[in-house]
Amino acid sequence: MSDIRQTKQKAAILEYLRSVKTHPTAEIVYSAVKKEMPNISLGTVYRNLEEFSKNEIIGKLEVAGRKRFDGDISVHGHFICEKCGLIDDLFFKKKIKIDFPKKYSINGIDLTIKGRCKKCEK
Amino acid sequence: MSDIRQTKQKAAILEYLRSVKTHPTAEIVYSAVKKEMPNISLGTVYRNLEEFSKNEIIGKLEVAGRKRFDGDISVHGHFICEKCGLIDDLFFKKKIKIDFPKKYSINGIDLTIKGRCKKCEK
DNA sequence: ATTATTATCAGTAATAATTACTATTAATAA
DNA sequence: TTATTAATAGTAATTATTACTGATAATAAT
Repeated sequence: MSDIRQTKQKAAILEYLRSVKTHPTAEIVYSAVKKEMPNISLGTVYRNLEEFSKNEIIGKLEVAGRKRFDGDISVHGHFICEKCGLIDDLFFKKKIKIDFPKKYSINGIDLTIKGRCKKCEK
Repeated sequence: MSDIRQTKQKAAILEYLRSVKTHPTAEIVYSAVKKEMPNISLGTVYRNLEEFSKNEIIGKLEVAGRKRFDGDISVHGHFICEKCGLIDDLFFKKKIKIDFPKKYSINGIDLTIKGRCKKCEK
């Protein structure tokens, strides 16, 4: 009845994304999965990453005009180095309280901090 | 000595962006400014918006694969409706405290909340 | 003012990222 | 097994953005 099918491609994409702590682009996921599955198509990777993120199985962020994907959907923010592009996860010890307006139904919060990493700070 | 020049194009772009509370794309800014300045070029709009945001004269956000610009650089977050694309400013009454790692030098914080607006909530 | 310098511009071409298309394949149902 | 059709590989098309180039105009120098 569930017209969604399990495929080797989907499994491989998810497995790779969950195996890394980075935030790869579709292109990077493609290159990595291609090693095990040489004729997977880039379109397949794009389609499934988009589908996964729509279903909240993975996270998605947009940095410098590129979409990036995150295998970790636990609540966390990101640090982005504006110079070298480094992306790092930010886990917060204390809960952050936000007094957002009641008129919206919230689905997710995305907290991104921009700056310089140690290496790029001068 | 300052090799940056004041131009009518720059002034018009800034003036438009500061006159609206929306978060227009470069394309939208272009269309608007074009009304007063019919042969301004799209490239000029892109170049200057990018330059302004680099110099922190305006804000920039990335939503659904598009860059959007914000004439308001006061500290605030954004709500984005995942269905209709509405972008709304979020001003917080209480200061938000974040315990981010010391290893980074912070330049800016971007807080985006995703969900459904009243109209799109079913 | 007039002229010189060159940042910026308009217009267009090129690139990069992503999405759409289509015949084929393979996951699930019958 | 066989039938059904979602998903795929491969490729073409689209969209957003950036790069290029000769002309223009903002500022500096005379």
